[in-house]
Amino acid sequence: MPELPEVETIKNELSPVVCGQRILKIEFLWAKTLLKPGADEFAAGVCGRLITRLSRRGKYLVFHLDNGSLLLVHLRMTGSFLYGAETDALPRHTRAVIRLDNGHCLYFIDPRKFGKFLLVNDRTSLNELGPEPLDDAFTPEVLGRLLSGHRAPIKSVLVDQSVMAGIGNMYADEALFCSRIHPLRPADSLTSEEVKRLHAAIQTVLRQGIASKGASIANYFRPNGEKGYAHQEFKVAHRQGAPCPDCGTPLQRIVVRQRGTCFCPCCQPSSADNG
DNA sequence: CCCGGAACCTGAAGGC
DNA sequence: TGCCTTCAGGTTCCGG
Repeated sequence: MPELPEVETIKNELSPVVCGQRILKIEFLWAKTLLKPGADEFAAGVCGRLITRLSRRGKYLVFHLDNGSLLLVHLRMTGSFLYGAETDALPRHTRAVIRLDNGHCLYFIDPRKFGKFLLVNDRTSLNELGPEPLDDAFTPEVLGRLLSGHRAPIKSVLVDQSVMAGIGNMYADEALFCSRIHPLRPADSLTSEEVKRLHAAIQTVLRQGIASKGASIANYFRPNGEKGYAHQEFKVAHRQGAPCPDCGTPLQRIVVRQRGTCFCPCCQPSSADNG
Protein backbone atom coordinates (compact mmCIF):
# COMPACT_ATOMS: atom_id res chain seq x y z
CA MET A 1 0.00 0.00 0.00
CA PRO A 2 1.48 3.32 -0.98
CA GLU A 3 2.42 5.40 2.05
CA LEU A 4 4.91 8.25 2.44
CA PRO A 5 8.02 6.29 1.35
CA GLU A 6 6.29 4.84 -1.71
CA VAL A 7 4.95 8.23 -2.88
CA GLU A 8 8.31 9.84 -2.16
CA THR A 9 10.02 7.17 -4.29
CA ILE A 10 7.61 7.72 -7.18
CA LYS A 11 8.18 11.48 -6.92
CA ASN A 12 11.96 11.03 -6.92
CA GLU A 13 12.02 8.64 -9.87
CA LEU A 14 9.42 10.50 -11.94
CA SER A 15 10.80 14.01 -11.45
CA PRO A 16 13.75 13.73 -13.86
CA VAL A 17 11.63 12.30 -16.67
CA VAL A 18 8.46 14.40 -16.48
CA CYS A 19 9.62 17.80 -15.27
CA GLY A 20 9.79 20.18 -18.23
CA GLN A 21 7.43 17.99 -20.24
CA ARG A 22 4.16 19.29 -21.59
CA ILE A 23 0.91 17.39 -21.01
CA LEU A 24 -0.74 16.79 -24.38
CA LYS A 25 -3.76 14.96 -23.04
CA ILE A 26 -5.08 13.00 -20.07
CA GLU A 27 -7.49 10.18 -20.79
CA PHE A 28 -9.46 8.40 -18.06
CA LEU A 29 -10.41 4.78 -18.63
CA TRP A 30 -12.26 4.68 -15.30
CA ALA A 31 -14.28 7.87 -14.93
CA LYS A 32 -14.31 7.87 -11.13
CA THR A 33 -10.53 8.17 -11.04
CA LEU A 34 -11.14 11.86 -11.73
CA LEU A 35 -12.52 13.24 -8.47
CA LYS A 36 -12.77 16.91 -9.45
CA PRO A 37 -13.45 19.09 -11.28
CA GLY A 38 -15.65 17.78 -14.10
CA ALA A 39 -14.08 16.17 -17.15
CA ASP A 40 -14.31 19.26 -19.38
CA GLU A 41 -12.94 21.69 -16.83
CA PHE A 42 -10.18 19.23 -15.95
CA ALA A 43 -9.16 18.77 -19.59
CA ALA A 44 -9.14 22.52 -20.18
CA GLY A 45 -6.98 22.99 -17.08
CA VAL A 46 -4.27 20.43 -17.84
CA CYS A 47 -4.01 20.05 -21.63
CA GLY A 48 -1.05 21.98 -23.00
CA ARG A 49 0.36 22.75 -19.54
CA LEU A 50 4.01 22.32 -18.66
CA ILE A 51 4.91 20.20 -15.62
CA THR A 52 7.29 22.48 -13.74
CA ARG A 53 8.02 20.19 -10.80
CA LEU A 54 6.78 17.32 -8.66
CA SER A 55 6.41 17.30 -4.91
CA ARG A 56 4.82 15.19 -2.23
CA ARG A 57 2.52 16.13 0.64
CA GLY A 58 1.50 13.27 2.90
CA LYS A 59 0.43 10.50 0.55
CA TYR A 60 -0.38 12.93 -2.28
CA LEU A 61 1.81 13.17 -5.37
CA VAL A 62 1.67 16.79 -6.58
CA PHE A 63 2.24 17.84 -10.20
CA HIS A 64 2.96 21.58 -10.35
CA LEU A 65 1.70 23.08 -13.62
CA ASP A 66 2.99 26.22 -15.29
CA ASN A 67 -0.27 28.10 -14.75
CA GLY A 68 0.08 27.69 -11.00
CA SER A 69 -2.54 24.98 -10.59
CA LEU A 70 -1.80 21.65 -8.94
CA LEU A 71 -2.66 18.17 -10.14
CA LEU A 72 -3.00 16.03 -7.01
CA VAL A 73 -2.88 12.26 -7.28
CA HIS A 74 -3.76 9.97 -4.37
CA LEU A 75 -2.79 6.35 -4.97
CA ARG A 76 -5.00 5.00 -2.17
CA MET A 77 -4.59 1.23 -1.89
CA THR A 78 -3.28 -0.04 -5.19
CA GLY A 79 -2.30 2.90 -7.42
CA SER A 80 1.04 3.04 -9.25
CA PHE A 81 2.55 4.95 -12.16
CA LEU A 82 4.35 3.38 -15.09
CA TYR A 83 6.43 5.61 -17.39
CA GLY A 84 7.11 4.42 -20.91
CA ALA A 85 6.79 4.86 -24.64
CA GLU A 86 3.31 5.16 -26.08
CA THR A 87 1.86 1.72 -26.85
CA ASP A 88 -1.33 0.38 -28.38
CA ALA A 89 -1.84 -2.32 -25.76
CA LEU A 90 -2.37 -0.64 -22.43
CA PRO A 91 -0.97 -2.27 -19.32
CA ARG A 92 -3.57 -4.25 -17.34
CA HIS A 93 -5.59 -2.14 -14.89
CA THR A 94 -4.68 1.16 -16.57
CA ARG A 95 -7.15 3.78 -15.29
CA ALA A 96 -5.62 6.93 -16.78
CA VAL A 97 -3.07 7.80 -19.45
CA ILE A 98 -1.10 11.05 -19.39
CA ARG A 99 0.38 11.74 -22.81
CA LEU A 100 3.54 13.86 -22.77
CA ASP A 101 5.10 15.78 -25.65
CA ASN A 102 8.22 13.59 -25.69
CA GLY A 103 6.20 10.66 -27.06
CA HIS A 104 6.10 8.96 -23.69
CA CYS A 105 3.16 8.32 -21.42
CA LEU A 106 2.47 8.12 -17.75
CA TYR A 107 0.15 5.18 -17.16
CA PHE A 108 -1.85 5.28 -13.94
CA ILE A 109 -2.40 1.66 -12.95
CA ASP A 110 -4.82 0.90 -10.15
CA PRO A 111 -6.46 -2.56 -9.84
CA ARG A 112 -8.88 -1.59 -7.09
CA LYS A 113 -9.91 1.72 -8.73
CA PHE A 114 -9.66 3.68 -5.47
CA GLY A 115 -7.01 6.15 -6.66
CA LYS A 116 -8.03 9.76 -7.29
CA PHE A 117 -6.93 12.69 -9.47
CA LEU A 118 -7.85 16.26 -8.45
CA LEU A 119 -7.02 19.52 -10.16
CA VAL A 120 -6.90 22.42 -7.70
CA ASN A 121 -5.89 26.09 -7.84
CA ASP A 122 -3.97 26.24 -4.58
CA ARG A 123 -2.79 24.28 -1.55
CA THR A 124 -5.96 24.69 0.50
CA SER A 125 -6.87 20.99 0.51
CA LEU A 126 -3.30 19.99 1.36
CA ASN A 127 -3.26 22.33 4.35
CA GLU A 128 -5.86 20.15 6.06
CA LEU A 129 -3.18 17.49 6.50
CA GLY A 130 -1.10 17.26 9.65
CA PRO A 131 2.64 18.03 9.60
CA GLU A 132 5.22 16.14 7.56
CA PRO A 133 6.99 13.67 9.86
CA LEU A 134 10.34 14.11 8.08
CA ASP A 135 10.36 17.91 8.30
CA ASP A 136 12.90 19.60 10.58
CA ALA A 137 9.97 21.23 12.34
CA PHE A 138 8.66 17.81 13.40
CA THR A 139 10.38 17.51 16.78
CA PRO A 140 9.61 15.15 19.67
CA GLU A 141 7.91 18.09 21.39
CA VAL A 142 5.64 18.59 18.37
CA LEU A 143 4.80 14.89 18.33
CA GLY A 144 3.98 15.00 22.03
CA ARG A 145 1.62 17.92 21.48
CA LEU A 146 -0.05 16.13 18.56
CA LEU A 147 -0.66 13.02 20.64
CA SER A 148 -1.95 14.77 23.73
CA GLY A 149 -5.71 15.00 23.72
CA HIS A 150 -6.09 11.79 21.74
CA ARG A 151 -7.21 8.95 23.95
CA ALA A 152 -7.62 6.64 20.94
CA PRO A 153 -5.09 3.81 20.44
CA ILE A 154 -1.70 5.12 19.35
CA LYS A 155 -1.88 2.92 16.25
CA SER A 156 -4.98 4.66 14.93
CA VAL A 157 -3.70 8.13 15.81
CA LEU A 158 -0.50 7.48 13.85
CA VAL A 159 -2.44 6.72 10.68
CA ASP A 160 -4.77 9.73 11.09
CA GLN A 161 -3.69 12.05 8.25
CA SER A 162 -5.00 15.13 10.06
CA VAL A 163 -2.66 14.42 12.99
CA MET A 164 0.43 13.78 10.85
CA ALA A 165 0.61 13.08 7.15
CA GLY A 166 1.97 10.10 5.27
CA ILE A 167 1.94 7.19 7.72
CA GLY A 168 -0.24 4.19 6.88
CA ASN A 169 -0.78 0.73 8.25
CA MET A 170 2.61 -0.80 7.48
CA TYR A 171 4.89 1.97 8.72
CA ALA A 172 2.73 2.56 11.81
CA ASP A 173 3.27 -1.06 12.86
CA GLU A 174 6.99 -0.79 12.14
CA ALA A 175 7.37 2.46 14.10
CA LEU A 176 5.52 1.02 17.12
CA PHE A 177 7.67 -2.09 17.14
CA CYS A 178 10.83 -0.03 16.71
CA SER A 179 9.86 2.11 19.73
CA ARG A 180 8.52 -0.90 21.70
CA ILE A 181 5.09 0.60 22.22
CA HIS A 182 1.93 -1.52 22.28
CA PRO A 183 -0.45 -0.49 19.47
CA LEU A 184 -3.43 -0.23 21.83
CA ARG A 185 -1.81 2.24 24.23
CA PRO A 186 -3.90 5.41 24.44
CA ALA A 187 -1.99 8.06 22.47
CA ASP A 188 -2.08 10.54 25.35
CA SER A 189 -0.70 7.99 27.82
CA LEU A 190 2.82 7.85 26.36
CA THR A 191 5.59 9.10 28.62
CA SER A 192 7.92 11.76 27.25
CA GLU A 193 10.55 9.05 26.97
CA GLU A 194 8.21 6.95 24.84
CA VAL A 195 7.30 9.95 22.69
CA LYS A 196 10.98 10.53 22.08
CA ARG A 197 11.49 6.89 21.08
CA LEU A 198 8.42 6.96 18.86
CA HIS A 199 9.59 10.14 17.15
CA ALA A 200 12.96 8.60 16.35
CA ALA A 201 11.29 5.38 15.22
CA ILE A 202 8.88 7.17 12.85
CA GLN A 203 11.74 8.97 11.14
CA THR A 204 13.90 5.85 11.02
CA VAL A 205 11.30 3.57 9.44
CA LEU A 206 10.21 6.22 6.92
CA ARG A 207 13.80 6.99 5.90
CA GLN A 208 14.58 3.29 5.58
CA GLY A 209 11.47 2.86 3.46
CA ILE A 210 12.59 5.63 1.11
CA ALA A 211 16.15 4.26 0.96
CA SER A 212 14.69 0.88 -0.05
CA LYS A 213 12.44 2.45 -2.72
CA GLY A 214 9.21 1.58 -0.96
CA ALA A 215 7.51 -1.65 0.05
CA SER A 216 6.03 -3.88 -2.66
CA ILE A 217 3.84 -5.95 -0.36
CA ALA A 218 0.76 -5.71 -2.55
CA ASN A 219 0.50 -3.93 -5.88
CA TYR A 220 3.03 -1.13 -5.53
CA PHE A 221 5.77 -0.80 -8.12
CA ARG A 222 8.02 2.02 -9.29
CA PRO A 223 7.63 4.09 -12.49
CA ASN A 224 10.25 1.93 -14.23
CA GLY A 225 8.21 -1.20 -13.41
CA GLU A 226 10.61 -2.45 -10.74
CA LYS A 227 9.53 -3.27 -7.23
CA GLY A 228 10.72 -1.67 -4.03
CA TYR A 229 12.31 -3.82 -1.38
CA ALA A 230 11.43 -2.05 1.86
CA HIS A 231 9.09 -4.91 2.79
CA GLN A 232 12.10 -7.23 2.97
CA GLU A 233 13.28 -5.18 5.93
CA PHE A 234 9.96 -5.12 7.78
CA LYS A 235 10.18 -6.60 11.24
CA VAL A 236 6.49 -6.96 12.09
CA ALA A 237 4.25 -5.55 9.34
CA HIS A 238 2.35 -8.36 7.56
CA ARG A 239 4.44 -10.93 9.45
CA GLN A 240 1.86 -12.42 11.86
CA GLY A 241 2.88 -15.81 13.20
CA ALA A 242 6.54 -15.34 12.27
CA PRO A 243 9.07 -15.17 15.10
CA CYS A 244 9.91 -11.69 16.41
CA PRO A 245 13.30 -10.78 14.93
CA ASP A 246 14.42 -9.55 18.35
CA CYS A 247 13.12 -12.16 20.80
CA GLY A 248 11.64 -15.01 18.77
CA THR A 249 8.14 -14.77 20.22
CA PRO A 250 5.50 -15.38 17.53
CA LEU A 251 4.20 -12.04 16.25
CA GLN A 252 0.54 -11.40 16.99
CA ARG A 253 -2.11 -9.90 14.77
CA ILE A 254 -5.01 -7.94 16.20
CA VAL A 255 -7.54 -5.60 14.59
CA VAL A 256 -7.39 -1.95 15.66
CA ARG A 257 -10.08 0.31 14.20
CA GLN A 258 -10.70 -2.12 11.36
CA ARG A 259 -7.01 -2.37 10.52
CA GLY A 260 -4.81 -5.42 10.78
CA THR A 261 -2.08 -4.69 13.30
CA CYS A 262 1.03 -6.82 13.82
CA PHE A 263 3.19 -6.55 16.91
CA CYS A 264 5.38 -8.51 19.31
CA PRO A 265 3.52 -9.22 22.57
CA CYS A 266 6.85 -9.57 24.35
CA CYS A 267 8.78 -6.54 23.01
CA GLN A 268 5.70 -4.28 23.00
CA PRO A 269 4.03 -4.92 26.39
CA SER A 270 0.54 -3.57 27.00
CA SER A 271 -0.03 -0.72 29.43
CA ALA A 272 -1.01 -3.16 32.17
CA ASP A 273 2.32 -4.97 31.89
CA ASN A 274 4.12 -1.69 31.57
CA GLY A 275 2.96 -0.13 34.82
C1' DC B 1 -16.78 15.30 20.53
C1' DC B 2 -16.15 10.12 20.10
C1' DC B 3 -16.56 5.78 18.01
C1' DG B 4 -17.97 1.78 14.91
C1' DG B 5 -19.28 0.28 10.63
C1' DA B 6 -20.22 0.48 5.67
C1' DA B 7 -19.01 1.82 1.11
C1' DC B 8 -15.87 2.10 -2.58
C1' DC B 9 -13.43 -2.07 -5.61
C1' DT B 10 -10.74 -6.24 -7.32
C1' DG B 11 -7.92 -10.21 -6.94
C1' DA B 12 -5.81 -13.50 -4.02
C1' DA B 13 -6.57 -17.03 -0.91
C1' DG B 14 -9.10 -20.40 1.63
C1' DG B 15 -13.08 -23.67 2.42
C1' DC B 16 -15.80 -27.22 0.70
C1' DT C 1 -11.75 -28.35 -10.86
C1' DG C 2 -14.81 -24.49 -9.50
C1' DC C 3 -17.88 -21.91 -6.87
C1' DC C 4 -18.39 -19.22 -2.93
C1' DT C 5 -16.84 -16.35 0.89
C1' DT C 6 -13.51 -13.62 3.12
C1' DC C 7 -9.92 -10.46 3.40
C1' DA C 8 -6.68 -6.73 2.26
C1' DG C 9 -6.79 -1.19 4.03
C1' DG C 10 -6.90 4.64 2.49
C1' DT C 11 -10.46 7.58 2.70
C1' DT C 12 -15.14 9.34 3.19
C1' DC C 13 -19.53 9.20 4.93
C1' DC C 14 -23.21 8.03 8.02
C1' DG C 15 -25.45 6.71 12.32
C1' DG C 16 -25.45 6.21 17.39
